[in-house]
Amino acid sequence: MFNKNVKYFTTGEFAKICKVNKQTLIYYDQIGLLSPIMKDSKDYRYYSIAQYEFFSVIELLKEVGMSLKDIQKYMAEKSPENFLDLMYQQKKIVAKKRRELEMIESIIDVKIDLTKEALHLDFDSITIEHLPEAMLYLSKNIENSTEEQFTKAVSDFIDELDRSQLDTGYPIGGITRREQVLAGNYDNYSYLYIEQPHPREGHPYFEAIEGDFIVGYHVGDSTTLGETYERLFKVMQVNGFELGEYVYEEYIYDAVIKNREEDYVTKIMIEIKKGC
Amino acid sequence: MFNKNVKYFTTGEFAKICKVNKQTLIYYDQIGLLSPIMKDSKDYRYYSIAQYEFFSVIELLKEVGMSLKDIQKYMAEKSPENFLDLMYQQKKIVAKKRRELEMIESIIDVKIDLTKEALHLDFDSITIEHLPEAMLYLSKNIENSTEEQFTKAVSDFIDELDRSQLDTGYPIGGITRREQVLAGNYDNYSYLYIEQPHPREGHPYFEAIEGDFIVGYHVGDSTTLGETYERLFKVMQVNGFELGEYVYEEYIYDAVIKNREEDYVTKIMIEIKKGC
DNA sequence: TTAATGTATATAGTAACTATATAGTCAAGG
DNA sequence: CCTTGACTATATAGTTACTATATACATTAA
Repeated sequence: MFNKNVKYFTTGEFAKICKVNKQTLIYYDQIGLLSPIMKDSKDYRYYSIAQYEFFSVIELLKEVGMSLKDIQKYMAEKSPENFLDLMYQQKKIVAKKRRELEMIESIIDVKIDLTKEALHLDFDSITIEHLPEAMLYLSKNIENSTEEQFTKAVSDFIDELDRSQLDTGYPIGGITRREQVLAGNYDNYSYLYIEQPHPREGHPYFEAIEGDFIVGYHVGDSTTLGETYERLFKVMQVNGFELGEYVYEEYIYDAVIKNREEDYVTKIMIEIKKGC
Repeated sequence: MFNKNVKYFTTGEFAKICKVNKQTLIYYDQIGLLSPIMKDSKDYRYYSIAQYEFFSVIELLKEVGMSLKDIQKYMAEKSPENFLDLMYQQKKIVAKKRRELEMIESIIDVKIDLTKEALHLDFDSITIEHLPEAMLYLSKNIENSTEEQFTKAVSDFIDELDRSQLDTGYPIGGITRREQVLAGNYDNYSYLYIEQPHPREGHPYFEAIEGDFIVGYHVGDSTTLGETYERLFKVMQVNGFELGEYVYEEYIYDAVIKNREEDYVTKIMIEIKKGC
């Protein structure tokens, strides 16, 4: 279109159409990405409306994440075939980005739900609850692991969350085995876990939990966790419950939400069975 | 979780977990965004696994497009309420970004279709076709407009495409009125247009076209357009057709796909009616 | 004719890394 | 005990894609 040949846009006008800073167009001219169709004797730049189509493709490729250099590389080797190839590539990349954004959207939804829930919690309460079935993605067993093994296991666990898109926005928790809890080793976890509301086929390590729990909250940093455990044990005794197989711990408020470690809140869920 | 207090990660280890450059963590420390939980006497940095949760929120906010400065601002005023507010804001932003990506995906699809189609075209052919109904979004009338008016109209047209998300990936075309064509003023367009495969309610300027057309292609820059028009007129004469109300012109190959102006291809669609 | 607005170039600054140079630290092998 | 290789640190410069600023010249409107 647009052989309204004489009708050119000055840099300012064209910048307005393109919705960019005038300097950006000058920059694009300098690097040779998009030069005006002509310059007059005073070096004033004049752009044709046909160049807008060009500009908008640059914008498109930029939004997909291509660098100006790469865009320039394509522009040097223009052909219908190359353009088609480029579009097929970009289609894949955009689809991936869109899926990533969808993931982020659902993570945000989870964070909103968790935070709203937390705001209504009474951290002094100790309750006995039947927790419904929940799917957990577990790390490798890390009980009694060395510092090195622990580091490796954590690293692998988080790698796998990334690789298989298992980061749901739920907090990463720790599972301690009955024996370690009884021995007061509250920090000798057997597994790390993250809740999977929609577990996917073909992934190992999923484990459903469901059962009766005594649920309490520990306010403060981890050095004083023991005190809260003692309180919980007392309630268990009074009610005639015995310690079940595992204890689950997860942060309700951590460094993301609170500045001071004293304000961190840990949720403790102790599996119980009726004493005989 | 993670009061495996003694188990710290070195900068390198933590960088691996976070999947970033070691220097990035040092940078974050320098700007005070994310500092290691401790430094030893040799200034070696040590990160706790709890800091990963913190890091992953930074990543999330970054991916949504927040600047490190803004993230830092939030981190200075942490609270459940502020976090909730932040998440509600980000939710909106992410949804908008996702919709933008969806737009880009459909634009790419259109570009792929158009390019594939173009590859199969014979640019020497002149055909008589019945074009099915198509919705066009039109610019203001620009016939006989001054340079200034033309500039303004184009600018407004493109603004509206942006604002109302009417950029479908189809080329911007020009419509010339019968009288101007007869007078040889092929570049005195009456309207600009862009095809809207899925026109939306509540937008003015939509106009459906449908009818019989003589379709040909002009290879070369716009200065020689006249020659192609002559060829088309000859075919019309031979077949006893008369010029209809409007002629539609759009680029098949332009600066986006071809380097040299001689290789540009313009599709010309001349509305016809049976001569009486 | 003067002021406001536009154009140009040149240069420096910005964000968020990233790379490089130099130096100190640490653990394993000979 | 010494060396080697892999790590750590800081400091500084480079990168990308702008963005802002300073200065000078041009055009237009009152």
